[in-house]
Amino acid sequence: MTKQRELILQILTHSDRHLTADEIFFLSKLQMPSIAMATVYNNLNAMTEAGIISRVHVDGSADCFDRVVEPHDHLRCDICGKLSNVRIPSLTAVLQGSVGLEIHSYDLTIHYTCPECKKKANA
Amino acid sequence: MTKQRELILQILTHSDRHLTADEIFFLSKLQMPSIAMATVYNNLNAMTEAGIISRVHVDGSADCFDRVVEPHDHLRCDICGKLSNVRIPSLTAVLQGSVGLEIHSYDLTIHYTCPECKKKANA
DNA sequence: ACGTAGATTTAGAATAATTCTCATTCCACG
DNA sequence: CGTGGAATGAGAATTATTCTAAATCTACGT
Repeated sequence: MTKQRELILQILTHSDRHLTADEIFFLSKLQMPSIAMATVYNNLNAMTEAGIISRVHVDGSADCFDRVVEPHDHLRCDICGKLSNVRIPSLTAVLQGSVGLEIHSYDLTIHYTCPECKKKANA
Repeated sequence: MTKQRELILQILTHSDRHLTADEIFFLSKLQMPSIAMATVYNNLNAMTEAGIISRVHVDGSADCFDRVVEPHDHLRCDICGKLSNVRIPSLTAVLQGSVGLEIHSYDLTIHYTCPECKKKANA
């Protein structure tokens, strides 16, 4: 566990949002000006591989990284683009049944309008 | 409907696989050597916008495009990377219930091992 | 502590996918 | 015909990410 990796992990842990590699790079640089983009990617990839964090693809912009606590799905607001986590219980079993073959995992992103945007739209 | 768009749509319609922009460009070029990459993207984006085709994100490689017939989900083989379509009926209702808020749509990719790869693995 | 091997970092170049720019061409309509 | 707006073509530009190679750090055995 290098200082760089520790810093990146800390940034992810303390963030309340999903961060892009670029944002993580910027935030790292504040505390460790010598850090390189390649290091950020190296560590993000290594930690993703190790299952400590997860990489989330976001349509129309850069991938985001997220501290993994447990398997979860994503909710994406179609208005403001904000991403949040949600847990849909026992979906694996449902999919398993539908597909018929043994499934390894799945990625699910649900598109909706978040409460804030809905409120604004109604106002 | 320009000749270019017609050609691109035809290529997508007649393909039995999901194609990347690059593959579509290559196939178009065979029949219309003057076609430009930008035209391929312009048309793919316009048709995606219009809902005639859909763009599918594939982890670790370029996006694919797919003629849309009806809403569907994706199965991705973790061994060979092949993508296929699958329909999971009434999933919208299930998700709707779990999330509690009105959902617009969802993207689902299920990871599994396809029958061919499974057979090879067992052999 | 000390040296060393191997992993990690840095900086910047390289690559891949996609978008942008803008001059040119095409097409439909008066 | 001629004209204007939309689409195309060529290539430059941008964005996200990975690669490269030299420098540096780290953990380990002594």
